[in-house]
Amino acid sequence: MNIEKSKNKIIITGDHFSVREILCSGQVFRFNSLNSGYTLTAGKEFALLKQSGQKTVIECTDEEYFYNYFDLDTDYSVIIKKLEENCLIKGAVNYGRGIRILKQEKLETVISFIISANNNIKRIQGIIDRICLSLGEKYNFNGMEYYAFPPIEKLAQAGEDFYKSIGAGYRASYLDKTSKEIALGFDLTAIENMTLNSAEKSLMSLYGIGKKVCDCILLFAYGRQDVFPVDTWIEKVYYDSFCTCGEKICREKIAEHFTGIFKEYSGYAQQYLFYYKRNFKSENK
DNA sequence: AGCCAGGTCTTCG
DNA sequence: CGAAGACATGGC
Repeated sequence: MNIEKSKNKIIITGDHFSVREILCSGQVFRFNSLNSGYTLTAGKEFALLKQSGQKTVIECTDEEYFYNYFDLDTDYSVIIKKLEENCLIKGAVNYGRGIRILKQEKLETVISFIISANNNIKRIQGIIDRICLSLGEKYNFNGMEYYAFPPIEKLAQAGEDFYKSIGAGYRASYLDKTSKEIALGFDLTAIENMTLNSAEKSLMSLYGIGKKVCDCILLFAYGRQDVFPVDTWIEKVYYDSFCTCGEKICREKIAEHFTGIFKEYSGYAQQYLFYYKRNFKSENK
């Protein structure tokens, strides 16, 4: 993969970078497709992404920010080679070769994945968009308007009724309580340096964050690849392809099954399997 | 129309 | 403990 970085611009050529696959893999929610490409908002930063074949041009507010955001220092050919030692995942990896796991904002990821619980991706996107539209600061990049993800003070002040009014449903109280707790001093940064167990315990003490949402936050915002979030799609993957005993087991055990196989590459494996199961419909029924 | 969605929390045996 | 039920809303 070749990367050229200049003022407000990154140009990427090579394998293992598909804008569509990255954005549509369920890890990120604030993007829109245009005729010519995609717009993407992360925190208070903005990018316009255009890809044709092996070449991607990113015009953005801050090239260093997005270089890190897309984790461009990581060589995915090494990861893929390692994962393909398990033949059950080869098809999924091949289907989503252009996927990368992003390095997202911590607060934004916490809020987004609380909203994700028992919800569908389209609606998750709508709810987050309305939060940003109502509480986020308006910016402009090359004539394109966008709204930043709101700071914690705004989220904490908004109140449960606000979250209900923008369609969060029963998650409104989760959002209200947890944003208030973070505003009062819950330290999202401190989790970076914790062991996996402590990090999980800490995040799961927040209202609305259970094991699955917690693992998504650790994977997508803290770069922890040793977790394996189990949702309804991954349950299907397990029972369709990896379950040898035929009996039903809890999600915790399913996660243990997969982390036992994929170890420090679990997070990557999970993302390829999720994307494959959710999108490759034709062969799945 | 009715089931389902990147589950979590609470309550009940 | 583990299982079962409640929960808002809209996508398809």
